[in-house]
Amino acid sequence: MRKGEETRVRILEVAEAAVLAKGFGGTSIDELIAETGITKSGFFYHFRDKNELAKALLYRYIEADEKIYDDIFGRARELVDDPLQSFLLGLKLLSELLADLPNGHPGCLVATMCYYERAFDREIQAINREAALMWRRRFRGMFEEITAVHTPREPLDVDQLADMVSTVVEGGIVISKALKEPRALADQVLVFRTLVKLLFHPM
Amino acid sequence: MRKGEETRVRILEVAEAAVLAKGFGGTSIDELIAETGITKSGFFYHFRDKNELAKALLYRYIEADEKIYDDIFGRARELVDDPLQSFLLGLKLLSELLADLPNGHPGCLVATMCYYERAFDREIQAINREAALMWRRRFRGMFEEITAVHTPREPLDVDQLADMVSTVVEGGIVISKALKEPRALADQVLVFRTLVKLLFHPM
DNA sequence: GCGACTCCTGTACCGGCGGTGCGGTTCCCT
DNA sequence: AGGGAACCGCACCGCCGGTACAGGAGTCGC
Repeated sequence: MRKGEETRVRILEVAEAAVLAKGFGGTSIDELIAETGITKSGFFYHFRDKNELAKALLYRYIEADEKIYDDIFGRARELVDDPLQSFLLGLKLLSELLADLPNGHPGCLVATMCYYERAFDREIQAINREAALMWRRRFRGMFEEITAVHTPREPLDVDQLADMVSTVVEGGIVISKALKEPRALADQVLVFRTLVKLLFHPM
Repeated sequence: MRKGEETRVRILEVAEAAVLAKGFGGTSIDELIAETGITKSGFFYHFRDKNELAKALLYRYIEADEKIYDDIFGRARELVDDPLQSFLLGLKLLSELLADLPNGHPGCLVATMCYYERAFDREIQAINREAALMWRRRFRGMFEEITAVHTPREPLDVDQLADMVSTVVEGGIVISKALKEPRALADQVLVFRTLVKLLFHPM
C-alpha cells in the first residue's frame, strides 16, 4: 500500500466512527484532521469536499458489509445442505455476531445517509439505492432456493421477503439505539428467524 | 391559542419537514426563520437553542405518532372482537395509511435523533428511549391479549415481539428511503402481518 | 543528478451558521 | 396607564466548510 493510501484509509476510519456517532452534519473536518494528525490541506488533497468523503465512506462500508454477509451465509451454506436450514443457520450466526459487538451495532451508514437525503448529491442516493438492491438480490436468491424445496404456508413475494431481512436489521439497529439495549438487535434477528422457520414449516 | 403559540407551532412545522429531509445538522436556523417569516431574535425568543428545538420537535412528533396508533388500533378494536384479528386489522389499516402517504413516509424523528446521538444532551436520548418503550408497552399489551386466547406455534418473548412492530416500521422507512420505493414500507408491514398470522394460526 | 510526481504543510482568507447580548417596539390584557 | 408577551434590528463572536496558492520532502524513472 502506498503512503497516500494509508493516510486516506486512516481518515476514513476516523470519519466512519465519528459519522456513525454524531451523524454526517455533526462531524467536522477540523475534528477529523485533529484526530488523524494531518492538516486541512492534507485532507482536501485526498477528498475534494465532504461529499466525496461521504461517497468513499459509503463504498468502504458497503464493501465490508457485503464481505460479512458473504462470510456468514457462505459458511452456513457449507455446513448445511438444505437451503432453508442453511438460511436459518445464517440468521443464527448473524445474530451471534451482532450480539458479540461490544458496544452494540455502531449504526448503518446507508441509514445515516438516508436520513440526510437532500443534503447530498444524486450519486450518493444512487449508491445507497444500489446497496439496498444488493441486499435484496442476495436474500431473494436464498428465498428462491428455499421455495424451490419448501412450500411456504402463505404465499409471499420473494422480493418483499428478501427486503424483510434488511428491514429487520435496519429497524433493529434503530430500536436498539433508541432503547439503549444493544441486545435488542440480535433478538430481533432471532424473532425474524423464528417467523421464517414457521413460514416454511411443513404442515 | 395565544399568538406566541401560533408562531411556535409554525416554526415547529417548518422545522420538522426540514429536519426529516436534511437531517438535524443540515437544517439551519437562518433557513427556518426565512421560511417562517420571523427574525433570528424571534426564533431564540421561542427556543433557547437548537437543542431545545429538537426536544420540542420530538415531543410534538411522538404525541402525533401516539395519536395515530391510538386511532388505528382503537378503531380496529371496535370493529373486531378477537384480539388477534383486531391486531391484524390494525396492521392492515396501518399499511393502508402508509401506502397512501403521497411522497412516502417522511421519516421518523426518533430514528433521526438516534443517528445523531452524541451531538445531543442526555435528555433527548431519554425522550427517545421513552418513545421506544411506549411503543413496546402498547404492542406488548396487544400480544398479551392475543396469547391469552391463542397459542403461538413457537414460544416468543412478548417484549421482543412487540419491539418487532417498531423494528419493521423503522426498518421499513429506511429501506423505503434507500430504495426510493415508497410502497416498500407498506409492503413490509403486510409481510410482517402475514408472519404474525402464521405465528398464531391454529395447528 | 535531474525532473516529475506524490503527498503532504502553512498561511491567509471567505461566507455561512449557531449563538449572545441588548435596546427598542408593538400590541393586548388588566 | 402599566406591564408583560411577542417580537424586530443590529452588532458581534467563534466554528466550520471550502478556496487559493506557495512550498517542501521523499520517491521514482531516466
